[in-house]
Amino acid sequence: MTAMAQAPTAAVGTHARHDGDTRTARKRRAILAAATTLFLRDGYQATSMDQIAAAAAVSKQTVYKQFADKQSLFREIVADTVAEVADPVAQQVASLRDSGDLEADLRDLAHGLLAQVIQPQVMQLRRLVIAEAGRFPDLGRLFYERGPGRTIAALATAFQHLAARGALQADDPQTAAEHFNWLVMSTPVNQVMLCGDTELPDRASLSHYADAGTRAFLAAYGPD
Amino acid sequence: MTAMAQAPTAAVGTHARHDGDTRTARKRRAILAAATTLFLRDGYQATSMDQIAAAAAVSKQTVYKQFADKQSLFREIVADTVAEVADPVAQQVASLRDSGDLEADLRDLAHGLLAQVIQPQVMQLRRLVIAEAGRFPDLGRLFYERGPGRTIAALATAFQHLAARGALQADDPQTAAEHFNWLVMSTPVNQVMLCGDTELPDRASLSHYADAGTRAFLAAYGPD
Amino acid sequence: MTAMAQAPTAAVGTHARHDGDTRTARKRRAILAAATTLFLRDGYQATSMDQIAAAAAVSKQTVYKQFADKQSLFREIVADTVAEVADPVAQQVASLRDSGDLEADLRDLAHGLLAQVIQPQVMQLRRLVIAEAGRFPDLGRLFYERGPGRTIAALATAFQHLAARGALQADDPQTAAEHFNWLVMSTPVNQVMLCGDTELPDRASLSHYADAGTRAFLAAYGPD
Amino acid sequence: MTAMAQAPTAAVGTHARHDGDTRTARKRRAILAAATTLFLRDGYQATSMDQIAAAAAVSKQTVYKQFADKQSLFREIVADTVAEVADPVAQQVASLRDSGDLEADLRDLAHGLLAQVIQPQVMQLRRLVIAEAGRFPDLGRLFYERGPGRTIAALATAFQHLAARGALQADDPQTAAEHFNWLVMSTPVNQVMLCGDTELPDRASLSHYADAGTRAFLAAYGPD
DNA sequence: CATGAATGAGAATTCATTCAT
DNA sequence: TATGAATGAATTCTCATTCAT
Repeated sequence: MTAMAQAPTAAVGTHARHDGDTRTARKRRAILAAATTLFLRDGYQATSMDQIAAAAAVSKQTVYKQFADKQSLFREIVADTVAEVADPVAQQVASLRDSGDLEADLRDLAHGLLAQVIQPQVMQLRRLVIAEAGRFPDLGRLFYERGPGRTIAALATAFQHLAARGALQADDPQTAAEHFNWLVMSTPVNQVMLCGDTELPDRASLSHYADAGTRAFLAAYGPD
Repeated sequence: MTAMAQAPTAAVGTHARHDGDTRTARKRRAILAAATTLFLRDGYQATSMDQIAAAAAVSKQTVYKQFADKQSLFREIVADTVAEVADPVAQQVASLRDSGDLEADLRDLAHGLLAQVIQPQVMQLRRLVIAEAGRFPDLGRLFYERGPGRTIAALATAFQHLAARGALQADDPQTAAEHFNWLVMSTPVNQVMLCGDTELPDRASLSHYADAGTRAFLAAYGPD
Repeated sequence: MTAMAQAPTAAVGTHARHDGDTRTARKRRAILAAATTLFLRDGYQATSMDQIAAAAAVSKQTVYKQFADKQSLFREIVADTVAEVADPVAQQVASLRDSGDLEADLRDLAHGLLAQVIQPQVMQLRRLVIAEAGRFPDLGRLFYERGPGRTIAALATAFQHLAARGALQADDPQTAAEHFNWLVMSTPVNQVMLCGDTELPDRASLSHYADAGTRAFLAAYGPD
Repeated sequence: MTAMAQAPTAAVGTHARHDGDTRTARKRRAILAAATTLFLRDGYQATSMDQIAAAAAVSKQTVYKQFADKQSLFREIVADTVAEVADPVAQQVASLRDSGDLEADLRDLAHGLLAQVIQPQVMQLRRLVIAEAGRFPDLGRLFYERGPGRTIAALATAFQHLAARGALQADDPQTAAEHFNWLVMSTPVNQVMLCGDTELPDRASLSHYADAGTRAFLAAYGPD
């Protein structure tokens, strides 16, 4: 799933471990994949270890050999998925370049961020983490730090540079970053969170939210 | 518990109902109160009918006499609680008056709204609804419509009037309302949702979010 | 089981709780009886809650309503059984009277004690407690204190009186009591403990052990 | 673990067995050692074949190659351990020599016997055998015969010789032997059996039990 | 021959719901 | 009408034993 580099194991003599892809490792990945799907779809409590084993085409024993218990499996899955979905978002922000047309740049960034965050996978993860924040408080924090927290921090850095250059008026880049982020995201994200995946906002709506958010942001924080 | 004293209700000829406050109605309210507390605290799945009956000091059969099943009880509770917490918020917006100092008025409104929304009860309800949005999609929609939806609609109406008077520049009052709402709320609400009730934002933070949100809103939507 | 006095509940009005013998209490006793039999026969681990519920003709729920978990049930059973079997033994020692023929008195006491201790119920309890001394150290101590410990303490008191009267030579009554107790009991008890209930010593053997133990005790601790 | 280095056994033409100490035999011993530790510590039921295999650093299949099933392994271990701990005890008795000071000789013997029997290993074995006497009656008998039974038989023989020489008054050497054995052992052994390994009697107590037991024995069975 | 996976069952415990008293 | 018991299944987790690689 995560583009895992196949390290060319030097001078493999015999019929040994095929490139580190043991049967065991394959089964482990199957379990993780199945559990990820189920946990994201049905939640922690509504997903049983039996279901996971069945979906992974693996015996329950194998699941318990690989993961001490349901909580461990859940933690690993959430941590993995957070990393998987948060990294591209952070990269998106990092890729912000000053092309001369700040509005166009920010609008593109808004579109890109929103498109990534609104993905069903990300929304489901967000829902899952919120639902289990009571039982797994650390996972909530993890999600926040690696997700919105990181995005906002990266935005703040970018805005600080832009402000230094006079392209933005942002005395408080952290607040400006929060405002940009939520101006663009809040409406569609809250709709999905509360109204379920049945009514995903269409492409046009998303475009509108990104545009309107960018426009309001620049009206508030733009130069002069 | 076993031998529950039948309080001799003073001077009543027959054993009839007083002011519609039958024993039945009282028990029903006790059940609703107990279940509300438990559902909000522990979630839907982690709350058992046994716990509810015990907390309401009522037999399980009585619970099932009043509510067809766990889902019905849950629905009623969420609907009731949504109404209970959403009404004051809507009233807060409706109470927006033009005192001449628009910034002060909006800042007060922002403070008031945020104070109400950030209440633990409201946050727990929000978490609960998000967690169960898969199993009870209608409840999510209900929460959205009666909660943020209504707030934003009321804000839109108010902003339209202000715009008509030239106090605001809001061609699209709906979008302006969304932006005001989320500029003020998003950061603290998301923090609480994800980081749990352990790290509730303090009064100063809330004040800051309300102020900064209002300021950014006026910078974007204020007159000329 | 334990001769429970039926307190004549004063002035029972209606068709109420029949002498405190509720259905609930009856079921509880059925569970305790069934569990006692099974635990004593098969041990703690080899007895399942399902078996207990079935043997008590009761649902598993009822078992768990009455006893928090398997350990609680086990503890209660062991404590009850210890009391039930230890009390008569202690009384036996307390009933030692000086009839003028000390040897006959001690021999009678030895017979009586051995007869009680060698009962299958007592032996099974002893085996059970030894087997689970690792998991339930407090139960081992309980058995010792209420069982052999109490017997020996009572013997020590009796021997002290006899020594004061010159009927015995016992500078150290505690040690004398231990010696009397184990001279009589050790051989048959250890045989049963180790060789199982299949080969219970017959009446003649028991008589021999009691006689020989008494004789040796008097040879060591008798007057002149 | 996975890639276990095959130690190049120095200068061996073929890959044959050295001195009957095959890899197989070594593994077998590792299994026995690990299982002995675990069975003695945790009991039969609480010890799993997985644990045994892991502790022996061997695959489960290897365990099942060497031992038909869990019961066979248990039997072999108990039999081995009985032999191991019983032999020195029997030798101790056999080493009883008449030095002229019978009391000193018997006291030394009592000390030695008690010291061996009270060893944690022996006590744990005894507990294990008692706990499983229901499931493995033959092991109980084995323990009795090779343990206390043999000790007592050896004592009886010795006492018979002493009696023939007038050093003891023992018409019934078997009974005298039982009495000596249990006068010395019973109190500490029962304490350990019931009160667990937490409260092992200290050296002084053991010394006291050996001395007092010997004294009482000689008072009963000594000459004239 | 040895490793990991599979099997198939059984443990303790809990649950929502329904009878019977 | 309200109480405790019953039902019947589900959940997490473990076990002894056996294939397949």
